Amino acid sequence: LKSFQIAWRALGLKLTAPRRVILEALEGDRSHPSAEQVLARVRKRRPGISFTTVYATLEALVRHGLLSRVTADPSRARFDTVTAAHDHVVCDRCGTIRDVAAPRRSLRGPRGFRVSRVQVEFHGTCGACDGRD
Amino acid sequence: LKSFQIAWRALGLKLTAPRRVILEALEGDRSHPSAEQVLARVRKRRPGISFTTVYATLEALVRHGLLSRVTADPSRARFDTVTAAHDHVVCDRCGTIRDVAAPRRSLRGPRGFRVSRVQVEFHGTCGACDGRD
DNA sequence: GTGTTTGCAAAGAATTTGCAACGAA
DNA sequence: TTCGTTGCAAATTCTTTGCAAACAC
Repeated sequence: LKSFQIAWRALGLKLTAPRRVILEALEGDRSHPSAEQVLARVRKRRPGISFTTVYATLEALVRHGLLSRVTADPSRARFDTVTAAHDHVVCDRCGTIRDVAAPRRSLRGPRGFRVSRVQVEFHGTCGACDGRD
Repeated sequence: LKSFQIAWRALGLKLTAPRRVILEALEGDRSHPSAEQVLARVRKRRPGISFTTVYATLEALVRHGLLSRVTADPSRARFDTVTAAHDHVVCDRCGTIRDVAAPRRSLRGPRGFRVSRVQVEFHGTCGACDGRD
């Protein structure tokens, strides 16, 4: 969080009260929340915060590389506080996204293409969902 | 296409005129079109076809495993006629999605999770976009 | 002070749904 | 005949935008 705030200032962004709350809500989060989930969490502390602000803040964080946008969920954007390279385990039933370490691997990128990141997703059914139904 | 139609009937689905046109539009397509692009293509042949029908048909194809939904594009669903395992090269500037063979690899799935597919995406900038701007 | 940020309401884009008519099997 | 399919319009859901007031720096 502290490092977030430092990075934040260093990027010339303003550290406002709403943003402070949003940063706190995101800190240490491993659940890959959607914008709506971030909003809900943030409103527990400060009910006045608007959807607009949450969207704008998330977008600013993504734009500056302090947060990443996950596309594994087809129905909404999900956000990931871990920006270092890692893989995702995605339960297509309950939507849970779990991080796993990206093993040392040799995925050769294609020629004539500048690769900025490699995303590996394991899709399937998690243990909890597999038992049910 | 013929095999599509056979699989289609075998699944108890009806082969209607609109669907025939949609199947023809998708056949051999490697461009990972969006629903809207499929609609546009289909309407060149039969202008009367509705958005509803295209959406319903794409969804039915996906549900029965004859087509797959690609999540690499954050703003809309894209569809892939190649259902065999392969990787994607995604240009985040122009949105182009290219298939590449999935090299033999040993990505170990996590324990306690039933993996149905592994999706590898190389995100970055394609040659054409890299020149510009 | 200056330029960002906020928040509301409205707009936009993608997708889904209700429902009556239609048509393949 | 029967039940899946079509198509229209309207509704939903997620996200973005216009704009005036508020605020960090």
